[in-house]
Amino acid sequence: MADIQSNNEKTSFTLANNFIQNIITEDLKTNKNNGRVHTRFPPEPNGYLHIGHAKAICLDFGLAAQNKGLCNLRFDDTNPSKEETEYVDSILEDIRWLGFDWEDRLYYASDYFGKLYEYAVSLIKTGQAYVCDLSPQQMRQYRGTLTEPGQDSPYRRRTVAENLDLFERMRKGEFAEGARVLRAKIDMSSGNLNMRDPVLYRIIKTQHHRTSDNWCLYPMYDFAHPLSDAIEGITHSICTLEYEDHRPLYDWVLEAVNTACRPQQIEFARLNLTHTVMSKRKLRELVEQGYVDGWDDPRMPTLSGLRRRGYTPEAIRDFCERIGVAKSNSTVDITLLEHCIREDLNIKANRVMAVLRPLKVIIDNYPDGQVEKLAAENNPGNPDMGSRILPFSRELYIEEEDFNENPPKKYFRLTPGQEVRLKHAYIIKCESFVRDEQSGKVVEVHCSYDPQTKSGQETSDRKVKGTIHWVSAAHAKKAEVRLYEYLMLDENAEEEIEENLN
RNA sequence: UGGGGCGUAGCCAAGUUGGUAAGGCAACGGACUUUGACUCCGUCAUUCGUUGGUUCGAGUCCAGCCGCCCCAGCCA
Repeated sequence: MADIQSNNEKTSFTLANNFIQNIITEDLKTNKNNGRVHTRFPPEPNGYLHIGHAKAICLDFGLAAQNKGLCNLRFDDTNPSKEETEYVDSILEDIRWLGFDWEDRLYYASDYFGKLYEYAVSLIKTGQAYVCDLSPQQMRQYRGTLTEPGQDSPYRRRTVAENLDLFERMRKGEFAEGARVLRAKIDMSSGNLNMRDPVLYRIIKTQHHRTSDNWCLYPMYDFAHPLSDAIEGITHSICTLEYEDHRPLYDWVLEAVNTACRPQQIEFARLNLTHTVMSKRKLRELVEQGYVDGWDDPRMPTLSGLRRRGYTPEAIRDFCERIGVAKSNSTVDITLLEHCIREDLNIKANRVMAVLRPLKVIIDNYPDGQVEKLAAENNPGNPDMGSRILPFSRELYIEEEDFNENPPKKYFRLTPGQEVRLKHAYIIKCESFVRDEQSGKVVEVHCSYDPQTKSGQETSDRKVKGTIHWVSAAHAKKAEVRLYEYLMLDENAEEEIEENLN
């Protein structure tokens, strides 16, 4: 249903019915927001995007697209001590690769620092925010606990004039990092800790990757996010479950500043996958401590890692469509992801033959020195993908495990005295084999072939019990083959990542 | 009696106003097969955390209980 235009390429993406779409459908019906649907994907540039972000991206962009709306890309860059341009570059690349297009709507929360500062000033003027001198430790004590209410800060009753003066001087850099903060004046006894006079602004004297040293005062997520949404005219602000407790604060900020636009925050459950880890913290740990090659190590669940491993954007989008969207914490079986890539590659990948653990096969009745050119279809399921020519000769390599001198029941491959089909070639029969005297290992298998059974010939339709792949010994090219396993051995790898690495 | 959420099959997940449990993955049968793949067919919840209640009728409404997740960063 939804077609997302992306770099002249059509990216089809359809979200199954889910509770967020239901909300949007209802909003459209009641003409809320004048029928407008505008979402945003707000990554913090402090790490690489992973498959969990892909779920969010597909949701944010997909929901917008299938409701004829728009989706912005906005970097949530309010903490210069954690963010870097390397990350914004990789994020841009990964979203594009996934197939989504933000067109001309690329924004940064740092674009709004000026406006945000003015909003903060207006909050001070209306007595809804104050400068607090409590140290972080003191503030923790005043905050109370989960079951006990907090206490008002002694600075809570400062006058508007004093607050205005102090806040201005905070901006000018007159105070040390951590010396003072700007707090919202809400309710120190709220059961929701986020409402116990949350910090709105703090002093950080670090170069920002975009605003350099223009600021030493940075807004907190809880202040910057709702206002950035409002500034951009976002209608549906979709985020993950852990922000549920922040929603009252999100709404409070918009109300306190009295913005014209009132986006609605909607939370969904983030993606968890078996046999891997998904938290940025843990992924960063693996990268920084050298357990993996980098963010794009093929074992990583990052988009760059999946891409290196051979995943296609189509497969990842398909996966995101299939997993659904809900509010219950869940862990998706990684076999679903694997199913998606197999299904996609099955229809578009060319087949070639390669032997991983070679075992020599000599066809004794095949003329020495003769080389035949055999035609092989590139994809048996799709004739349009054409065919290639394979060289066939007297000496071949087959897979070690495709020969067994003492075959178990139901072994369909090469065994002494039995026949097997060489894929795209002839039917051969094992006449004898040679073993290494030292190791006792079979090192050479001697066969005879039936010239009447050349693949594609009319006389080739004899049934044999199995078909195996092969390469011509003289023509085979050496290749590096990479086999990947899961990142983690255990299905659930929450803790003790190191011991659990595959 | 801190606040906020969630509980439908091994894993995800539909289930608008109560009307008699979609779909996918996995698994298991079987057919087909020039790769034991792919494809195709079939099986897989008398039951929706639990106990009561309302009702002709409850996964859907009400009440109680149980279990799990999130929150005490000047992170996002």
